Amino acid sequence: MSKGLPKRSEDYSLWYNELVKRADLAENSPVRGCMVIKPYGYSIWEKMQAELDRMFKETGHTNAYFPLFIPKSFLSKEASHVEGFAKECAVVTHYRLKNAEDGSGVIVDPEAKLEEELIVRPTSETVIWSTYKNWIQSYRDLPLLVNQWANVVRWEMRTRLFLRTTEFLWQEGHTAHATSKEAMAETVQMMNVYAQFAEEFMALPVVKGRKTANERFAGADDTLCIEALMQDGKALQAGTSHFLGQNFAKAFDVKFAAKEGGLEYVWGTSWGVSTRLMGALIMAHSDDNGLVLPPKLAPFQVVIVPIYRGEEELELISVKAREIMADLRKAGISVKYDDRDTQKPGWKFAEYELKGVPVRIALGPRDLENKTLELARRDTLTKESFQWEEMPIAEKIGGLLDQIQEGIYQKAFDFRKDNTTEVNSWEEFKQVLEEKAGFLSAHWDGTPETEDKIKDLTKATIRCIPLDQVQEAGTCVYSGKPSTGRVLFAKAY
RNA sequence: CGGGGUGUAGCGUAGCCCGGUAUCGCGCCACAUUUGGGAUGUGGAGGUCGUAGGUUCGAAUCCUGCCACCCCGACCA
Repeated sequence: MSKGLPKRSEDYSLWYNELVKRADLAENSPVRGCMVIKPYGYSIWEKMQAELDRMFKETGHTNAYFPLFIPKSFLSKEASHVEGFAKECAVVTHYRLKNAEDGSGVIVDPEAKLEEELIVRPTSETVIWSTYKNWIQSYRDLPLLVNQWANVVRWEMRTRLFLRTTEFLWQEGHTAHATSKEAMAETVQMMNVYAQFAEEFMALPVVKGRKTANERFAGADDTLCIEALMQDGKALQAGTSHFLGQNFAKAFDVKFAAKEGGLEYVWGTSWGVSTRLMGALIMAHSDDNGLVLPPKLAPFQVVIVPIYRGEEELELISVKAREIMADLRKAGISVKYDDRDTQKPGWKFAEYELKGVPVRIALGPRDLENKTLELARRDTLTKESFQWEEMPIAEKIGGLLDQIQEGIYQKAFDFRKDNTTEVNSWEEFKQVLEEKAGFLSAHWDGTPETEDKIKDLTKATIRCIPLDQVQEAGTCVYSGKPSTGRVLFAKAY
C-alpha cells in the first residue's frame, strides 16, 4: 500500500478512483465495466440494504424474486420503455458451447441458437407486469406491494466504480394499485423513504423533486427523485420513484374487477436505489486522508489499536481492551480490536483513517498507568484523552458517534447551501456554472426545447423541479419567456 | 462508434529516437533491531517486455496486423 491519496483539489476523479481501490471498497474486474465489490465495501452495502429493507417492510412491502432473463418480445410491449433501454441491453442468443475443431478452445455451438433471444434485465418492469397479469383479477388483490433485491445489466459506454457499472446491484419496488391517487401516494411515499434514508443514515442532505419530461424514466408518467450534491459541485441522482400510470398495465393487459363493477386497468409505480449510493456516500463526506463514513453505516464504528512492546505488555492491554469491547457491544456499538503484530500502530492509524472508521481508540502502557484512552474522531481528525472514571465508556463513545453522524450531515448540508446559487441571467448562469458549479436555482420556461438547448450549451441539466418550489413569476434565464418558479440545474454524474 | 493516448515483476516506472537480453521505487519473503502517526538495516524471490508475425547474426527497442485498457465525445441508476 503506497502512501498518500491524490488531493481532491488537484484531480477529483483520480482521488475518487484511488480512494475506492485503496479503501478496499471495490476494484475493476476482468470483465469490462464490471466491478468486484470487496468485503469491506460490500459490508457497507449490506448495512444500507438492511436499513432500506426494514423501511420497505415497515411501509408494507414484501420481497420476491423475478428472473434475470427477459424474453426479448416483452421489452417491446411498452413503446417508450423499449426506446429507453434498447441501446444498452445484453442479449443471450445461445445456450451451449462446444470444443472448437482446431483445438483452440470452446466456441458457441451454432446448433444451440435460442428460438427467442433473452435480454439480461436492465430493469424488471416487463417481466414483473407480465407476472402481475396472473396475480391480479380483483380489487381485492390490490394493492400489490413487492420489492426485489437484484442485479441488473445496462451496457453503458463509459463506466466508473459504483457510479456507473455495467452490472450493478439494486432494489426495485413494483407496486400495483386500484386508483391513480393511491399509486401517486405510493410514489411520493417511497421518495420520502429514500430521502429519509439518505439523510438519517447516509448523512446526505437531498433535494426532493420531480424530473422534467426529458429526464423522466422510460415508461413513466411522472418521476420523483432525490438529488444530492457532491464535493466537486456535480449533482448525483441518488434515487428515483416512478408513477407509471396505467402504461404497463395496458402493455401487459393487467385489469381488475372494480368494486363498483367493470374491468379497469391497474395503476403502477416502480422505485429503486442502487450501489450508486456507495458512490454518493464516498464522494459526499470523504477527505484527502480517505473515507469518512457515517457511524450508522460503518462496517465497524470503533477500532481499538493496542500499543505495546512484547507479549506481556500486549496481554495486559488486551485485558482492558476486551473489557471495553464488551461494554461497547452491550450498548450496540460495533468494535474491532486490531492486535495484529504484523503492522505497527502508525500504519494502523493511517489504514483506519483511509477506511473511514468513525472512532479510533489507542491504548498503551501509558494509558494503563494513567487510566486513560486516546480517542480520535475520523471526521474532524481530532484527538482527546479520556479518563476511565469520567463516565461509562459506552456512553462516551455513543455520544461521540452521534456527534459524528450529526456533524458530517451538517457539514454536507452547509456545503450544499453554500453551493446552491440563485441566478437570474444567462451570463450569470454560465459564469456561476463555470466558476463555482453546484446547484443553480433558475427560472425556466418549462419547455423541453430550452432544456435541451441549455444542456447542449453548458452540459448542465435540470436535476429536478423541487417539490418545495416557491411559485413566483419570473423570466427564463435562457429564453426570457415567462416562468412560474425556479428549478435546479447542475452538471451531473 | 469518432478523436487522442498507453501497454515492461502484484502496483507505479526507466530503457525505445540511436537494436546487443531490462532500471528504479513501492509491495512481497527471511533475519535482526524496532512499536504513542505509514520503521531501519542486511540478504532474497519475482519478467514469455500485451499478442501474432516480419526485418536482423541478434528485437523491449525498427516494421505490420491484432487485442486490451485509459482520456475526450454521443449514452446513462
